[in-house]
Amino acid sequence: MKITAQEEYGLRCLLQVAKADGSITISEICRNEGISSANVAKMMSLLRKGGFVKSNRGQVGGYELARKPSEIAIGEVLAFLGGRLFDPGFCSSHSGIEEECAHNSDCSVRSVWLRVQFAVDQALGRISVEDLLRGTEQELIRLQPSRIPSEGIANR
Amino acid sequence: MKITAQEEYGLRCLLQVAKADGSITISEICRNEGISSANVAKMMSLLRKGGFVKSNRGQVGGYELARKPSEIAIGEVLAFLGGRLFDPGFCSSHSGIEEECAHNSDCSVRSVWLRVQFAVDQALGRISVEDLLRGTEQELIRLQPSRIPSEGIANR
DNA sequence: GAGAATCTTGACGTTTAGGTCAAGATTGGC
DNA sequence: GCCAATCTTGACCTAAACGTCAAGATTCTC
Repeated sequence: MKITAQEEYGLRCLLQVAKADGSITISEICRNEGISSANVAKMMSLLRKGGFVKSNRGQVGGYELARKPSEIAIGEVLAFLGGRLFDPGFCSSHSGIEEECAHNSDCSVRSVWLRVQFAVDQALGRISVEDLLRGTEQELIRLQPSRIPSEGIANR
Repeated sequence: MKITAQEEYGLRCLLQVAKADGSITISEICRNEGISSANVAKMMSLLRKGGFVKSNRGQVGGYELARKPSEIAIGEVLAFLGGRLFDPGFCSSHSGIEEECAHNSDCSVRSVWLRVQFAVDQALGRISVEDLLRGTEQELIRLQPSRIPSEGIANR
């Protein structure tokens, strides 16, 4: 399980747009994030196709959010940029050399993925772009619903 | 975020070993799981290097668990097969075209990854191979996992 | 209308994950 | 000792993710 580059850089570019006063250009995002402008361009093109930002061409062009920050869920953005962990086609794309997966009817591994997917959905479900705009990292980590401990596993 | 093939197939192979009465060969796992024998061989080699199974060569060879099923944490297996979602080198490997990530001191995106990592750890931390051996998928999904004796759980 | 600043697109090269293959090493049975 | 069954290893091929590039389209300013 890995976080993809598209998720990381895409989310960072989106936050740059959210932070911007008015609109922001590719080269400004490039400077602020230290990502090559070609790569920023690719991310922005994706984010536009996902309906998260609007673009304007021309000399005073740039990008702005397509919706209010409070109405953009981080979970939705990540699902668009990197797909879901356990998506509907997962089992059929892991059938090995057979037509269908050997465990179609009952699968203990699938139960693991379902639990993980549920946990991730819970963790991301209520966070919006607005939430990430306010507050420092430390404040965000303490944000409801889940607590993130500095070390080990917390018991509630 | 995607579940890697190595995680899926590796876990399935490990469960085959756990299910087996005594030891099991590559070709048996291949038949049971519908995975090519070359690929099973690769997975088993990995699992052996990870210390989860022991191998025996020769005419009556095969694989068996290296530890008791109750002492093998699924989270540990998955971390070995696919790495952690947010590992210690994550930020430095996503610094774009700069030496260091532009957000080293305070990063709202990092807070997202920490939350997700914590949620996954919570969901997996206490499930063992033994848990997956008993029970159907439906039962496992509802499972309140049994505790794994103090190993393989807490990572930073 | 010309030129500058910007976004847009598709093609391309590189790196990593995924999977196969063949040759080798080890062990048990005869 | 020889053969068969098994695991082991490194090389190799393919597919997907990642990143770059160049040419084009659009819009503003003058």
